[in-house]
Amino acid sequence: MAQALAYTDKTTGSPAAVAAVPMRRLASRPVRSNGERPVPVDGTAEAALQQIACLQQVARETTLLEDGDAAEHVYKVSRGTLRMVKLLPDGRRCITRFLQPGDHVGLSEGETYPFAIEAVTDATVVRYPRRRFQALLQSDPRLMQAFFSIMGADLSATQERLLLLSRKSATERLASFLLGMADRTESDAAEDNLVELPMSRADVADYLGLTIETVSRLFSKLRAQRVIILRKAQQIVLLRRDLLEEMSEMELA
Amino acid sequence: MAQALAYTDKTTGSPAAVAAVPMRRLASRPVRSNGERPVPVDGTAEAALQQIACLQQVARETTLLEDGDAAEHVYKVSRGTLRMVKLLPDGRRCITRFLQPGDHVGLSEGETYPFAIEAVTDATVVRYPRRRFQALLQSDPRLMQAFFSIMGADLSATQERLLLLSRKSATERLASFLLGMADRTESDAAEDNLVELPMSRADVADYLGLTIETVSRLFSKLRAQRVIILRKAQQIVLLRRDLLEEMSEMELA
DNA sequence: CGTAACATTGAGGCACTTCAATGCGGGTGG
DNA sequence: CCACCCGCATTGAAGTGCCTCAATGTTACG
Repeated sequence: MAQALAYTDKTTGSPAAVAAVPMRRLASRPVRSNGERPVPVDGTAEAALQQIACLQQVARETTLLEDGDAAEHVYKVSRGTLRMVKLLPDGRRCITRFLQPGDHVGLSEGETYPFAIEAVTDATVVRYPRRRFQALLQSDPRLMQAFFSIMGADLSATQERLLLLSRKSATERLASFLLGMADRTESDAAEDNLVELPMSRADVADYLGLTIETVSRLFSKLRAQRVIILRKAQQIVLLRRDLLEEMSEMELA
Repeated sequence: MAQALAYTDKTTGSPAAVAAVPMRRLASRPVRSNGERPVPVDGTAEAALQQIACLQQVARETTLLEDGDAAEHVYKVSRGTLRMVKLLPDGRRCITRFLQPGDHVGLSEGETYPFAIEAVTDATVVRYPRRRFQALLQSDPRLMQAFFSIMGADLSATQERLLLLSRKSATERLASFLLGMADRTESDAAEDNLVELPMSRADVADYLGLTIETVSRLFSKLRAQRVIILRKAQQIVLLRRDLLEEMSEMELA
């Protein structure tokens, strides 16, 4: 029980897992560095999960896994930001989602991952062997239920993005994005309205289905309208959250 | 076991469920017409599911459930086509997905549905009380696993649509759509290349993030290029599937 | 056969893209 | 410590793909 089953915590306070894989440039395949462990006997599901967990560092702008890789692991982000990327043959890019601490990936896939995962910032992930992970889920309905809910939330969020990409204007998209980032930003400093964007304009553009130039122009426009302050390109102060909400066409329908 | 756990079959051969709700114009809330039933004792999960199932008819262009409704049921489509709809306050519409026989909806939601479900054609759905349904999943890991996989497939399909909506051109979208519909069309007649679209141009447009006029123009363009034949507005013969695949920019990446 | 809903086609406009140049910030080496 | 440089961001000008508005054609149905 404890803190509602370890998978929602944003800080990996006590990483019982070991064998942190050293950071590698362009590291792709996680190394299976921990051998077979005895099945836990203490009984709690969380402990069992930790038994099969393994910490892995992912350096900024390196690849955690590539599109088409065998889906051999489930990951949970514990630090940093990563991006889920899909490509068209000619190079057009779509960032399906950004992954932040507490987020999971690899729960739902079949034989191979249909996307790449790349680190936006230096990041740490908790890695679980997929087979073992699923076996644990099978053995504990509570755990299964918890991840069922996580996947449900992911699905809903993705559907919300369909609406954004299919029907919202560029301005609405950026407003939605900023509000979303603000929500996901824990209020660390007293300054509640400072949003630190870990990603580049290119990433924002590929996340919103726009071009770099359009995103940049929109930031400038919002600044001119006194809706935001661009402290630096990646440090945004939201002056008028109310206006952003109007602009985002939040679904009141 | 039988046929891999009833949830993938496209034809509801033996609807053990009863109490078909009479068709209603603009019927929205499903009526709880069957009282509490005793928990099944025969043991198999499929039978248990059937015990809590209830058939419901949904007339063409009526609403099965509305955005914001309490998420009290899980549904499986057994006949017909439905659409999952999200709206912006000003009326802009997004069709998140089309639901066809075998598809499920309501698995993943929280308290309320964040979308509406409307019937494109006359349809029949199997309805399960959500609480009971989840209890069954909890009690049977095999069943849980099966629906876990279903949700995973839904999620992957939705992510694929993100790519389509964010980065594909109008032509690529329509080509992808036609191929997708062709795949989902069971080869009933010998004519393998006839695709019967159950939905209007407006539905196609809202599914692809385009306007009716653009969709119509694209159909005409494909006809002019001898890629398809428009037997009727909703009966499309695919003459050159190879060209459609080229046009769709199928992810070979 | 008339009508209403849907689909098609055309003309013009605009939001976003593309192409191109300039600005800026952070790191490195002299 | 400063100059240089490289990558990213910004800004401008021109182009275009899709949308909007409008009219006509087609189908289904009474």
